[in-house]
Amino acid sequence: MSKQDGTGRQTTDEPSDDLSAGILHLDMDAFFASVELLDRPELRGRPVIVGHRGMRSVVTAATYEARRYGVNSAMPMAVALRRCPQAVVLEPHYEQYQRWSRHVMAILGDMTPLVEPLSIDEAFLDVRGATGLFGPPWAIGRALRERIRRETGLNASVGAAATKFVAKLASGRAKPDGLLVVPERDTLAFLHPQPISALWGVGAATEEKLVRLGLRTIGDLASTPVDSLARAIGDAGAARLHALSWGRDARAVVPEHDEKSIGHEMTFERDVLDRAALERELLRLSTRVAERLRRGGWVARTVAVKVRFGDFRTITRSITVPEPTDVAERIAREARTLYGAANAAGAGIRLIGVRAENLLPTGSIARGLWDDDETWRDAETTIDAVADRFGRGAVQRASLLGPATARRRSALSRLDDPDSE
DNA sequence: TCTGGGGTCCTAGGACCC
DNA sequence: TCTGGGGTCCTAGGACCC
Repeated sequence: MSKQDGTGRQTTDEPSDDLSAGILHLDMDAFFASVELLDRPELRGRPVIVGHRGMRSVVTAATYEARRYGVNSAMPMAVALRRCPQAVVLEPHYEQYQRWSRHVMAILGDMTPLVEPLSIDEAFLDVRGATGLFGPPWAIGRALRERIRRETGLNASVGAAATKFVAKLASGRAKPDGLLVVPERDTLAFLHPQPISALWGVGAATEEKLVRLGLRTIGDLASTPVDSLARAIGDAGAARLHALSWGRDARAVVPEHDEKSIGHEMTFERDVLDRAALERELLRLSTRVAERLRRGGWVARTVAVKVRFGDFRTITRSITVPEPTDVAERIAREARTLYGAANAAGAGIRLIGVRAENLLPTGSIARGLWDDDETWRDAETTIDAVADRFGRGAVQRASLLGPATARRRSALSRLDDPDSE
């Protein structure tokens, strides 16, 4: 393994020229806070927290100087300021973060088309096809770090390994402002001493269950039979964690992901009792959701509402509608109905949210089909009409996208076999 | 200490179908 | 006393990640 510090010096042994570590994970250091410091260089070296000043706000990002006082992301602002009263608190500027993020991602895209953004400030790269041009993974990681630093003034840390999971762990270990290569043959030696909480998908709840089984390190988990794990944390989680603990992670680097849902939510400064105010907020949130649906070319079949009461109890209610939609008023209407049923007693509300799920491409045949309330009154009429207009193949494709009601199925099966009548 | 906002994935039960 | 079984869809909740 080799680590390189911010000056480009090697801090341990020689850099590995091993080609086996072809998956890179690049993570910007304290990204939001670092972007803010670009405009406020006089604050460098001081504890800086990014976040709103509201009574119910949390820390969005913190510089390493602030982290030394025990300040972390997602921590309530009140707690953070108690731990570090001298911290400078800055309002977030998301447009700026987006802008710098696009710049960084473009730099990554110059190295290889196989870039998978994970969030605004991190990405995986598959550089196995780029080594002929740019050298071994460590050289690529160094070049990326240097170019990002030069063009943006921001620090990025890079991990390189044979798999996504190990690469991500390596970048975390390299922070801040470092590069760590884990050749494939060193994977288990790197992995097994680390705590189980380092595993992707192990949070507080899962960690407690695993500790109850007497497991503390990834090595402990690796030597535990999958069945025992499954009894504690479920089949899927057990299989995934066990595979990860042996360095097995077959997930490829995939540049494009379809969105699965689009939502917005709002926490009020004080609990809200006024029904009219809540309905206005539902309409505002629905409007933002609908705008993003249209911009992305989606229609949604499911509308979900999230409600958090004054005591923090949180519920969700959802409804799948026959006609997919990207219309704000339509989404808001479902949201109001769901909310009304969920809070009939009119309890005080801390947070309200609207989410669109079950997204379909707007351009699909489904759109014209399910937006038409008139014909949809009769499923068979609709299907016949679509078959007339677009042919039976179109109906088959549409049937994969739509709600699987008994009537539609029977109508479709009749269509499959015209002689059955 | 008192808990944001954007998401993804998994589980589990009931309805329904074959 | 005996209760089939597998697959899919829908809904609700929870864990997790950044």
